[in-house]
Amino acid sequence: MADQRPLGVRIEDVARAVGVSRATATRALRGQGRIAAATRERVERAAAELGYVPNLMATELAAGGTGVIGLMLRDAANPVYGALFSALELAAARAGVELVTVTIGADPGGERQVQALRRLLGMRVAGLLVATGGVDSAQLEPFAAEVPIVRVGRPEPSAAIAAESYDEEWHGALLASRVRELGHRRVVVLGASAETSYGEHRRGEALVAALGGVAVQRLTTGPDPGDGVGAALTEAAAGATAVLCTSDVRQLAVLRALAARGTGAASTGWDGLTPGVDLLGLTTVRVPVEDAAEAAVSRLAGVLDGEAEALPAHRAWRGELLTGRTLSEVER
Amino acid sequence: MADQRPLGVRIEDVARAVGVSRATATRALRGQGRIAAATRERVERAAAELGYVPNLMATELAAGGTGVIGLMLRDAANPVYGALFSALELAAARAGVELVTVTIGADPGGERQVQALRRLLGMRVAGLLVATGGVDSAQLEPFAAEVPIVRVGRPEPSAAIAAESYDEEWHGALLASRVRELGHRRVVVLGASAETSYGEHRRGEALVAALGGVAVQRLTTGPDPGDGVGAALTEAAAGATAVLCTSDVRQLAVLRALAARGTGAASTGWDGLTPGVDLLGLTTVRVPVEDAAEAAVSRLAGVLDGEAEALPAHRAWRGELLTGRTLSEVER
DNA sequence: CTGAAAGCGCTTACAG
DNA sequence: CTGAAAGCGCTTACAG
Repeated sequence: MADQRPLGVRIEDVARAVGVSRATATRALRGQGRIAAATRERVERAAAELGYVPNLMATELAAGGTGVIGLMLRDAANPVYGALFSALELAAARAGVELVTVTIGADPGGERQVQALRRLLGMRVAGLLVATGGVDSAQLEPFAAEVPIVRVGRPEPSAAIAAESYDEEWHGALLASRVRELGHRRVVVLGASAETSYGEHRRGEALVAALGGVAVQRLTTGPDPGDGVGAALTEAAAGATAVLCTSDVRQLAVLRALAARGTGAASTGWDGLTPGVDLLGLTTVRVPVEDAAEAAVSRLAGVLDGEAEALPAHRAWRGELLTGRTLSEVER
Repeated sequence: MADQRPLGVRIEDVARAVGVSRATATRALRGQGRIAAATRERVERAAAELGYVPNLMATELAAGGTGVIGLMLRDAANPVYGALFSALELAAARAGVELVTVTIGADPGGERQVQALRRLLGMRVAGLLVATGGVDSAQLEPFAAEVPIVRVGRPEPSAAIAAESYDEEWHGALLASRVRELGHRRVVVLGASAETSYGEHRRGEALVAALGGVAVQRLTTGPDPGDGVGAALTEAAAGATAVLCTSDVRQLAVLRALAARGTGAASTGWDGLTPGVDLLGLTTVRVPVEDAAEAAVSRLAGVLDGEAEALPAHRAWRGELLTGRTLSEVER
């Protein structure tokens, strides 16, 4: 039977119930140090009976640190972050480490980002996973010497901070060659400005760089997926045969507008994580979230286990092209 | 300039740098109690210069509790949980409370669930949001007297625990009347068994109950969205005109199988949270995650602010029917 | 307005 | 194998 106020039970109460000291109760419960089997059993039973839940703040303060890894995440409603979150969680479970997550949604001022960072650092996490662009290198760097930090799923400009991201140059080349192969010679690249989303910006750059021989009209817009769709379609009406988007949600917005206007144009996306991507027939790149997540967690786990790290600071993972009907051959 | 090891800086260091006591430094930094403006400024400056990040474990231990709300979440890769997570995060930001999240993915043994629960309780969170069915009432109840607990997005059998969920009876009726209206007289309801997913099970029940006058073949299966799809289509081939699914991902699996076989059959889903739900033309129910999230957070915030609660323990929110081309009129 | 002291709940050498 | 004591870093009455 659990006590009426289980969270009020202290180790002292457990110890007293058994007639031992706090130190002994601690040893029994943590299974560390020499302890008589009989004593351990009695303590364990008492703890269970009293519904003892150790106060983690006290435990970790006394023990001098957490074994937990902190994760800073961005809006999970976005399938990209949802999938990444999930993959990180899975990787952490496999590696046997616990994850504590703090999310920051849309936050223009950046105020909440800093708050989240301080909360995690304040918890003295053993490692930090940063899966948002909202907090930049300069904010992270001062702590890099203290706690291992890995940026995941996004590029990291600073060499002082490790990163497991995606090989967007490769992905851009994948998409570009498909575009060219299908005969497109004039396209519009629809993406975000560097300030809005550095990740999307870089994708746009990669795409443009890989599109040699194709006339490119570049459109950079705000964060809303619908931004710039009108302008893109105007371009399409003026002769561009495809609208290349730097994220799947942007492509969905394009498809939506296309459907509304009853006009046709080819399009591509970037992510490949939307649940019905196959049914929607999206041509896109499936970004390797699982690889990046696994790599990031095991990198951190390695550091925590005290293994020497001989890894390059930044690694980029390669996904694959998904070919769907949204990008079809150009009619001549 | 930040120190080389900012996380090693204690309030004592800050206090010494300024030449005041720890108590004064605390007051200056927390802005509580009477303090000279000049002193406060000097302390604040020193803290910034030293890169002081308060040790939250010590802070909260000394202060006797957190102001943080804990969230237990299930796999965020599922758009349903991703959307709920995001809505909770938004609601928390609005209410000015911080959220700390612990996720449990697929966990057959339930071991990680318990661990996650203990971690959150061990952190002495001020309130607990439970957005997973993985931890049951019996596990929660012992703590309900100690910390306010709200289950969100899922039904809660125990009256001792508050819940903000969805009015699935209403949703079932919405779908059923649409099904009937379009002339379907023989359908299959494809969902999960009670053990696999209590939520989906309940949806199935609600649907069947609302389908009076329609011949229903009920298929309950495992957790994998693809489970039972084959059997459902066999039913369809045998004369059922629609496959009603208790989640959108299940419906996607049905659509996929249908496309693969080149056969046709109507279908419905349940969630309405998949990003391209409109483009996919899904007929489904858009579940009111935002309402439930908002209600759950403000209920907790209310308790934390010490407001008397005159709310019913369980509330259910109503979403709306999304009509798409996946459910069409029956040809005669 | 400020400081000395006690205490939050737990852990960990150090003796025994 | 077990206990007394010191300490983790911070806060909060209590005096002044």
